[in-house]
Amino acid sequence: MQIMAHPAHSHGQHHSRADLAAAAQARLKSAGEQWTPLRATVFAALAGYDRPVSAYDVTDAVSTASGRRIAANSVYRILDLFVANNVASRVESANAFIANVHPDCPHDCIFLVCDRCGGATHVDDDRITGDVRSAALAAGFTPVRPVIEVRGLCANCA
Amino acid sequence: MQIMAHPAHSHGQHHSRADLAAAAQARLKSAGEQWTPLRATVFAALAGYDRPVSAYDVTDAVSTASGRRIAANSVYRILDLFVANNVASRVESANAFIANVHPDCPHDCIFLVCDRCGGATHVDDDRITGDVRSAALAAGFTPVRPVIEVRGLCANCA
DNA sequence: GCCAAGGATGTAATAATGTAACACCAATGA
DNA sequence: TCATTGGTGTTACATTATTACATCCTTGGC
Repeated sequence: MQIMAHPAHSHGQHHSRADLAAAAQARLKSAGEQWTPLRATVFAALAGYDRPVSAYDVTDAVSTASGRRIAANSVYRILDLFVANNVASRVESANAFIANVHPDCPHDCIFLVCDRCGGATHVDDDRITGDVRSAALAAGFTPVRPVIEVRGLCANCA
Repeated sequence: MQIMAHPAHSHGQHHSRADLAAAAQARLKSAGEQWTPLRATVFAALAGYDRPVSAYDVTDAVSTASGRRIAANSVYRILDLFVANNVASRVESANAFIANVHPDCPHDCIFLVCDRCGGATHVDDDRITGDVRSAALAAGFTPVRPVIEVRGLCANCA
């Protein structure tokens, strides 16, 4: 159970907001993808939130930051790219996106999403995610992408 | 599409389509909710599919079955009621709904959803769902509603 | 029987989320 | 130079979901 038993996980660094973008950039580049100005702006907008946000929220933030109208469609393309490259995650139960705090190493994430404040807590527990993967593989699924989220009320909102 | 290690679980019956509606009706009634003609029609439409379907698919099916136009919002209301009463489940990663094969006993369900054919396999594994619940409770969340799904390719489509 | 209250549904409009098709432009490499 | 590729712009549209309010029907009290 990795709920911050250790200030620094064994599996990677948690980045400050300042260098999280650098880590994301490195991750994309090493995957052969470009780090364009628009992608940087989208990432900065996404990382500027501490909770999952809709693609349209990101679109508005990017439009403001850019000083011109960016179409939702362009933002979706980039968010999808981010998700595919482990630089962001999609929170399915909220139709929302959130920057990945450790783009460096691939993980099946567990998100605890508060129904009141909209905040999300990111949990890494490889035993649980491994069990879910195993159950799917045992049922003949392959490849598998676990979606593990919990809706409820966080400690602050309960 | 049920993967059943045991022909009959310890936790309840799997109903034939014929009496699944009866079980759903009993479940709603015992919760103090009504079983109206429209609700019966919505349930029949939903149970007529063996995979998660969108609220709009259900709306079309219900409209056809009724011989008149039923509005999406009426269907949403009823689907939400079904989900709240364990008679149907929402598959978050597909924005879709599916009838619950055992409305009799409450369960955190795991859905394996095929990206190709759209089919869903329903898995019950109380150890996994219990672990997910525990992780959320340990993080201070309460109450909790686990959302555990796996996207991938089913054995037929792989 | 009449009426009030609550639940269920109808109706209309609209919001929020997501995708498709195609044009344009810039960098790259033969 | 020119063709190709990847990225973005633009427009339009499709899909999913909600809100506000009207109507109707049942139920229970009088």
